[in-house]
Amino acid sequence: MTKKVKLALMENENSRAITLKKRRSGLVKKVKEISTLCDVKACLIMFSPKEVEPMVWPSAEAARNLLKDFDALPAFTKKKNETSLESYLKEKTWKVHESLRKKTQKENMECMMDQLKVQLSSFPKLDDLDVKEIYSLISFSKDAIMHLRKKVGSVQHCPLRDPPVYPFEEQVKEFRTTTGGGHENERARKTYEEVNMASIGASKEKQTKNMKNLDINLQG
Amino acid sequence: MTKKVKLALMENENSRAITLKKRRSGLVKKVKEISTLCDVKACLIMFSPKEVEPMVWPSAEAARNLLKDFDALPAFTKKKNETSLESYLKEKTWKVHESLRKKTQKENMECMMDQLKVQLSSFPKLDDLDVKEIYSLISFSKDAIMHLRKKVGSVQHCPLRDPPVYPFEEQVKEFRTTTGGGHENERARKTYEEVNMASIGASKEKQTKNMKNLDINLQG
DNA sequence: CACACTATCCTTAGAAT
DNA sequence: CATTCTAAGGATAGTGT
Repeated sequence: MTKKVKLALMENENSRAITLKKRRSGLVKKVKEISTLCDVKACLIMFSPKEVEPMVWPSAEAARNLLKDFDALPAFTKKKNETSLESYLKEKTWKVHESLRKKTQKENMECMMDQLKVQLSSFPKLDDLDVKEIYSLISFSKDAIMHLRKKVGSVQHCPLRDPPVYPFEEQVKEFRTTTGGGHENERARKTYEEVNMASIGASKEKQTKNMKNLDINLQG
Repeated sequence: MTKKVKLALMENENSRAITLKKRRSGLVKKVKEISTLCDVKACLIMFSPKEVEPMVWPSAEAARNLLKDFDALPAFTKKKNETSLESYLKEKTWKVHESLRKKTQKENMECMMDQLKVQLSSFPKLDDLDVKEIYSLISFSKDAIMHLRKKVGSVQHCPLRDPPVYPFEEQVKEFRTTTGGGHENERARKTYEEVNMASIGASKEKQTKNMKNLDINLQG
């Protein structure tokens, strides 16, 4: 087979586009991996001048935050860690539409929820969804529900046990300690009478690696 | 040799640090490659909370510029003041479908999962999230798990009862009937063996309206 | 156009230095 | 720590469907 690609711009635009797609997915995968494996926050921004598909992983918001953190560092630290390739992107001019629109967290959330629903609407296409993603989703649900508990202000809840541990879980915990101050408590008093959520329990045992049984019980 | 690394936080901090270094260099290498091969502008930001080892490739300024470009793109979805939830969702559904032309379902799903995780990272901001959205999410999880059951091919599961009915639920059902087809595939086995999920069960009774107890149990 | 396949090349965990 | 080594696993260019 013909392998061994030269490290230069691929002349054939067709194969170039294909390579871009393939490698980009591989890159994102690797960024995910290093994030979970090594407990780091990372983001990847990638633009194609052909305007095929610009992307920011995991989100523009995350990228902004990371950049902000970086800017907050002492000058010498930045200098030490910046690459000498400062001019890498400078020479190429980049036309930009100045229609920056700040997205609020809520808007983002709602948008994603909507997309989730759309995904659900075309359910058969979920075949390729990784099991781990489901776990992440469940974990997210759990956290969201815990948050809601505080809003409802109820106190008779069973303790929420951790769902099966997956890389994302750890990362989220990390994020939360750094990002989330303690705003939850102040709003805890708010009552929510629309729903009577009384008990939400989740348990995790030793099977964090070989989760043999994942039992989700919705019962009343 | 000992290979096969779990996709989880590496417990051993020493090897974790080593892995971080190795993989990060490999990552940067790949970003360089894709940049030259495919003529794309890319940047990689990576922070390690523990060590003072922030990294921005190729430079913070490049990252800022790329981010600005991304923000200039048409926004995800605009929130509109809709009187009817139905039309609200339909509108968004249309827009989402428009934006999904190029992406596969899986890619999109993974992207949303990533963003969900990011949202979760700034947890306090979830205050405004509607309770119904949470229920939608739980419902989605349930459906996803049911779907996974089929992939796993197990038959010893308890029947899945419907989660608490909420407006959105009905709507989703509608979506599903209109869109849904139903084809399982062969990739199931691969995924199954990857994570060893043996049993997923859930049950529901008659309390679809007054959900006094919503019990989510993740046990092994 | 999105996938499936696969021979080949690349990355990397672990250990030794 | 930084290097080197090496087997094993992973990524992917080219191709076919």
